Amino acid sequence: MRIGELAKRSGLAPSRIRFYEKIGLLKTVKRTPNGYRSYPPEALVVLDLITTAQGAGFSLDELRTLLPSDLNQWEHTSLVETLQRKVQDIEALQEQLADSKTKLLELLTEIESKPDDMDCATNAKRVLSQFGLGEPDSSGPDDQSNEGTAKGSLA
Amino acid sequence: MRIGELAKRSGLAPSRIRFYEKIGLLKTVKRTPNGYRSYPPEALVVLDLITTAQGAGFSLDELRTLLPSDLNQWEHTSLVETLQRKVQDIEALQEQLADSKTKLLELLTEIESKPDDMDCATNAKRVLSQFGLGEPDSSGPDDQSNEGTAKGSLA
DNA sequence: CCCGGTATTAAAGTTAGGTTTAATGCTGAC
DNA sequence: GTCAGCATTAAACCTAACTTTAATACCGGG
Repeated sequence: MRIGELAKRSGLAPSRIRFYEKIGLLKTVKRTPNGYRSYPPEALVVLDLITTAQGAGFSLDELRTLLPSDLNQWEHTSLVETLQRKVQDIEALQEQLADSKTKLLELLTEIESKPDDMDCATNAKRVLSQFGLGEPDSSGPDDQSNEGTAKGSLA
Repeated sequence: MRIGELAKRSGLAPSRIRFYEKIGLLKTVKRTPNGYRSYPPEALVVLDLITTAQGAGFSLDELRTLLPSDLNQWEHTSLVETLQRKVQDIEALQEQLADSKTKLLELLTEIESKPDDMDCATNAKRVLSQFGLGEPDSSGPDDQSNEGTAKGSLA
């Protein structure tokens, strides 16, 4: 199968398939005498696997170290460990999302419960004073650069 | 307050604070005669608000259109609408995360239930055939480039 | 007067995950 | 033999959210 067909069948752009090959994620690529890429039908499964796993939160980097390039060569234990770690990651994100949601909902009720006779400015102060302050946290040692980096980007 | 102190008190790097100003997110900045930035104590609240909101899934772009630069000038209705939309976004992500987690857990039990007398290759095939295939989906019209773009990056 | 610490700026670099472009080549149908 | 359509490559570009770098300025103490 050439790249055009693989692209159509997998739903991915050819550029994306070439890109995956370039970063070492696809190693099952042969060449025809004229230089065209030639894929076995397996490639379709691999691409599906990649996009599905990506949707489940795996980075391409993780996938590269995870996929043994021969689908029949998985290493049982490390694979299982990785999957379990990923489940834990997901659980952490679920907690974080739940927290965010709670905060937003609190904020909403707080805003909407504004007495009709209160002006916006005062209400704003009331709402803000309830919002921003969780843990004071700022009296610890001074690591100001490397603190908030491991965020899940939710937008 | 100068930028160094604001940085220490907010826990953000000075470069980040300058960056926020550059992209129009911080407008409450005056200058001392020598050119140094000078912040009112309010700035601390704004920065806390920004990082918290960011953690809740707001992009800086959204925040820029949301923050009226004078904290006492919020527009009630549009603010409430935005917050509600964001709650919906979070709920969608929660669903997606739950799905991913279910899939991973299914995959794990599937892998671990491998009969001890089955070789890895066969097991791999058994597992894969259960995994990758959800909806066939590929027979529709040909929009192969712009389909899967609205992902929450969970890694 | 000089030094260390803090400040300023513009511009370039970073990471992830690709897409776009430009120049070029092969292939099959007419 | 020529033209459309699919293929190739390297390199440049893209977004988000910052950081790093380089060159320069100011400020207080000894």
